[in-house]
Amino acid sequence: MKHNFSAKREAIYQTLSSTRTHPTAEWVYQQLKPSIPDLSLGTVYRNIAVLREMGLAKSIGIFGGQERFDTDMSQHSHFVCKKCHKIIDVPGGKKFVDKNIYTFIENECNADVESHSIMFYGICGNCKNPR
Amino acid sequence: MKHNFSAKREAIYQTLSSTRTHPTAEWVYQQLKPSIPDLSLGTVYRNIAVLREMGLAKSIGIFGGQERFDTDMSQHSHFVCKKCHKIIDVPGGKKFVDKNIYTFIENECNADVESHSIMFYGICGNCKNPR
DNA sequence: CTAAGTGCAAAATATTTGCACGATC
DNA sequence: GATCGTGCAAATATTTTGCACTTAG
Repeated sequence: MKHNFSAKREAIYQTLSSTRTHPTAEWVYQQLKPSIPDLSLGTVYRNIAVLREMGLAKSIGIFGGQERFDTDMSQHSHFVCKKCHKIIDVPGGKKFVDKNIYTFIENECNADVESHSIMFYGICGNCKNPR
Repeated sequence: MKHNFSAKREAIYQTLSSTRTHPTAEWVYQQLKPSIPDLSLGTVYRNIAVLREMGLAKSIGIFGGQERFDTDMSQHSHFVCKKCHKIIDVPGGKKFVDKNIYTFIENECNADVESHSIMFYGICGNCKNPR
């Protein structure tokens, strides 16, 4: 798709959306550094912030001290491994939470509810059976 | 309840569980500092870590750069204000996610699923109507 | 005596930001 | 030439940790 982004923003978006591992800013930087030697980590952070403002990326949360991002903006949930912090997509999620609950919370808390996320926690296959 | 904790650990646990604001370590420290002048922030962090290991507290996540804790270990969800990062308890949550989904994810991902959390995001009443 | 708890300050870490420069339109 | 994008490095901010000392048992 066409974005009319700067070359670096385009590369950052492409790298971010090229994987389902929900990368960190550092990971994106490491991926691109070889092919874009004058890339700086600050630029990666700044562009991810821009992508989020544009609705092209979102933060999944901070795990193991590093923020994880996702460009898959469709409705889905995540499983996070407590040991290695691997994040796996979980299909669905929409069916789990009825939007009526938004109204319930809005009435209870006098707040505007805009979104929700469901996180599952546990131990991933690799960490269960280390080799 | 009786814990046989050190005086400081006891105070930290009491302070943490005295509120439903899901405090930060810094907040707990500020609360206790006047009455326990020789308390140090490191001790607060270390004791919250111990409480978590003991299953008496848990982390809700990092919002606005600071980790938020909760001693209410019962099944419930949270609403987080995107602006001020106020966190409000949302009753229920159990009914939203069928435990069968754990099995589904375990089969799909070859992982052990131990828990889940549901977060709601939006703007709280105060931030909606600033005065 | 031993182990647990702690103050203090330094360290570690991730992220943000100020500034100057270069590119784009 | 005004705005946007960027490298670089310094600054921020939170959390962790090493060390020495104290306390409880």
